[in-house]
Amino acid sequence: MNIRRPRGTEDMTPQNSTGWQHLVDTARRVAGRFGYGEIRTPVLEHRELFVRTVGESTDIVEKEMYSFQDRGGRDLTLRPDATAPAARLYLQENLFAEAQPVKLYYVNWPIFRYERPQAGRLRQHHQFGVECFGSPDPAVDAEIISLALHYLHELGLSDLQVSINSIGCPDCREDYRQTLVGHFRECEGEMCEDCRRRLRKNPLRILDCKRDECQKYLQEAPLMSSFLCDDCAAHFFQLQQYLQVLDVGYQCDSTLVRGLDYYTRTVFEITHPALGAKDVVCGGGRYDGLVEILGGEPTPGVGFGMGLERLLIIVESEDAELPGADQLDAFVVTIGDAAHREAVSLLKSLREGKISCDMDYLDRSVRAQMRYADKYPARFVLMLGDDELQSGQITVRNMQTGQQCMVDIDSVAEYLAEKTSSACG
RNA sequence: GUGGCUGUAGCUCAGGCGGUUAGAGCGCUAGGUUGUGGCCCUAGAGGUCGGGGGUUCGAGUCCCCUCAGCCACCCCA
Repeated sequence: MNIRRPRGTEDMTPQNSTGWQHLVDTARRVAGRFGYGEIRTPVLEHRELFVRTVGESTDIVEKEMYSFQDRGGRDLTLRPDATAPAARLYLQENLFAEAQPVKLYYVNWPIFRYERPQAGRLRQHHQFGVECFGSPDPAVDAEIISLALHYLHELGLSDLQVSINSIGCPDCREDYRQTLVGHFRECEGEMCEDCRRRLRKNPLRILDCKRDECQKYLQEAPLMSSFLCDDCAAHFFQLQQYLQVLDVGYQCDSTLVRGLDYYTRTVFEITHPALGAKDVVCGGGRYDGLVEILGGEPTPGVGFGMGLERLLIIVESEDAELPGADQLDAFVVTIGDAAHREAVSLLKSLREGKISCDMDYLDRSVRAQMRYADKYPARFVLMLGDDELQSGQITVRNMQTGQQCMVDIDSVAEYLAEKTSSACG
């Protein structure tokens, strides 16, 4: 085995695909219940899309993008973020001309970031997310957080922590940023290396530094909440009222800062203890300037992204119920060449009757075929040999009870259709 | 990008201080019943000991490099 999958990527096999399908199906159902419609965009986008929206100086753009030139000399990038492509779609597909607001969701979107893999962090991961364009109403922010929780609860999860914060609009955030830089500049020499770098690059990030040497300066640091302009403060206040109406338990975290440039006002995260250091399963917020950055009219927006691989870690840690492997309705065991030929046509009619079925293709003994059927697992085994070919009646064995009976070959599809539908309830 | 730990069969792992043809359990295949699964019994297949280089009479074992996995930092879902 020479060629292996690239670092930080995962394969999916039939053994774990049913769990994944459950996550995806549930996401579609819940998003639909909230009035969101599904979108899809290419995995490839122009590099410029992310440079302009996510931000030139962010880690994502600076060192985590899979970018290359195609044969026509275009600078393309494997999407490292889903919100920017969604905004691009909103503009390009003229969704601004439809009835507003426009509520969109996506599931199973591959996202690429060139990072060092660790627990819950991959170079290719997959996201479920929603985006609502066109309304500044804090009730939408609340709805989106509530949607995420509905989804997580529907998967049977608990032990989730919702954290929210407001990072203000560009105006009040800039005031705050300058004050913060002024505050930390005095003690810059005492702070850790990372924070000295953050001071130049993204001062708000200093607030969630965990190093002891920085803690005392953090205590004295001014808080964003006292810098919010009247409109932003009112928006944040109303968001919290709506969350209470929706029975969403949350905590305000003034150190919560999202790393992407397009965020305004509301930012939030949902975390779970099973995830280790990378404990965020869902992150999102408001991006009122995003569409305008891409050349559209000023358009408010809110959304979140949820990491499906991380979600699966949580689901497994909580032993939440996942559907088991799909059963096969019928396995046809054949004895002899004539039966083998007859089985091929029997499968055809069973499948036309919506019965899932299979047969032996390795010329195996009856015993080996039975073992194979058992492992599938198959609900029924149909025994087809010389006796059955002569009588026109096939032996039907219920693999759970071990009971057998004879059924006319011509009517076995209907017989199984009835048996298997009642078995599933 | 930085640091720590780990790579032996498909999977989980044994292999004293370097010493002959590298083992177990599970899984897989076949048989035990020439037409009947699960449990049990028997047998078999499957390994360039992650890869490359070095030390040595001799390397799965020691050294270096590299790749990969896990974990943490940075940062993010």
